[in-house]
Amino acid sequence: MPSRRDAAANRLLAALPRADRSRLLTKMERIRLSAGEVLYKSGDPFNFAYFPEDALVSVGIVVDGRPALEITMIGAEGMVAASLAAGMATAAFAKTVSAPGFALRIDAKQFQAELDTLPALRTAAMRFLQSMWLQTAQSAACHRYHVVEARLARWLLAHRDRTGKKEFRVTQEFLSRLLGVRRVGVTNAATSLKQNKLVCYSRGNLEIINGPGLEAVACSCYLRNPDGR
Amino acid sequence: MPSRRDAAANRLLAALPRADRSRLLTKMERIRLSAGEVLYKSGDPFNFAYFPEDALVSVGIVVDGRPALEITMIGAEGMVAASLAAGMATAAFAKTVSAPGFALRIDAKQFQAELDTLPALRTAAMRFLQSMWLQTAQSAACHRYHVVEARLARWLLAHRDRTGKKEFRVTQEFLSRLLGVRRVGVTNAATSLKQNKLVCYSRGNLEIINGPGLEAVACSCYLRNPDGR
DNA sequence: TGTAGATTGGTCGATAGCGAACCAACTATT
DNA sequence: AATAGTTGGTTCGCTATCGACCAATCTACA
Repeated sequence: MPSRRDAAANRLLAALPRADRSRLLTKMERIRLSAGEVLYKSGDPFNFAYFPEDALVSVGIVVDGRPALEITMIGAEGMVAASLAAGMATAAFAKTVSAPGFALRIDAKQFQAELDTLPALRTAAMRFLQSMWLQTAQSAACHRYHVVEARLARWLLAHRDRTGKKEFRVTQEFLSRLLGVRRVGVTNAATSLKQNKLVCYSRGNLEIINGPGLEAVACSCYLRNPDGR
Repeated sequence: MPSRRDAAANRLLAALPRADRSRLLTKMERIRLSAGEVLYKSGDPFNFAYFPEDALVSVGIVVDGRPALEITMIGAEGMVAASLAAGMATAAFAKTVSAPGFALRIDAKQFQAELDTLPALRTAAMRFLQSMWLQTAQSAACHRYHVVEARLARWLLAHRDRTGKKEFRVTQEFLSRLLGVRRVGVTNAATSLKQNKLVCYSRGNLEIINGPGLEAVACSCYLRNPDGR
């Protein structure tokens, strides 16, 4: 059972009326999400809704059998399986853990029942759904217009903002899949960032050493991205 | 006042319980939307919700001052300003009429009031919001992976499916903005389609003369696109 | 009828990214 | 200490698209 102190680690839950939150928490359990863990593949039925605390989940779309292209992230500001509020029974996208950490989860059926009883929860879920749409649209434009280096910088900053850590583990291979480019493309972009002393990078250990500098390299999408900051 | 016969031209409205639909129709007016008309710019407050009958609306995102990049379309299967159901007061995206025709519209404040009274309407709006998210994600992947010719073919087919007409007016300039490429890029793609006898194209008048052939050229996104067919 | 504007068509070099390799360096395990 | 697997770096030629031009053609209206 989650302790009272941690009840607000997830900001979507924290914004609910206290009574609603308490009620929900009694039906939730805290679990650890490990990096790379797949919560849902496209088409999977929703069995749980997840509310990340310090974990970060990547939402990706699979096209033409390619690896999942990231369209948005879900951190402590949101929830996984918000589409339940729009009547979806199955996951449309792949949900993969990109930063390990804790999350609260609740059975999907119970969550649906609560949606009917708690208007504030329904509103919050719908707002977050809308927010993911906005971010996905931004991603669409980003994929269309911006070069790999700028997109990589944006991703690193977004990841930092949502996890609160400027140091994390990611391989170039992993990044290349999220960004939808070759691994070599990430290598080149990362090398450039490294040479400009914006990041420190070695064998999966990455550290942002010049945040403002990285922001200057990142595309405008970073600043427009509404959540996680 | 819309006649009874036309009450079901918009499929989102048609799927509502008869009583709800009748109630809504008394508060709506039918208007003609002309090609190129801008219903909303990004940031505009929602003053009306629109339910296209045979008109088609393009939803686009503006980034870096470029022309709006299309992220999804709204035809008779949906509505403009569905985000009102998620508590948004202003338009996040640009909404431009891409095929002229009729639509029903209702004052935004009245619509919001009805959302509270009619659960079926709220559900329908939320489902459609979800649907636009899916389509936007598909667009993101499409913009990332697919070449101009395939994307153009996809757009033409989607336009045909939603308007029910295989002949329409669009300039290359207009298409280039929606697709986020140079006009010359559209010229080349269109010339290729023309040479392969898939379309007939001359100074803004376009006709699809080989639908199946066009589908073969279009990217997989066409078949995955859930609405409008 | 003529002219201005809209629309389409084509050229140029430059660049970002692709796909397929291959090798080097590091890490973990036994 | 040997070895296998992971990760990062480099190279090759090739293609799609870019950006900035200018030219040709059609159309609508003065």
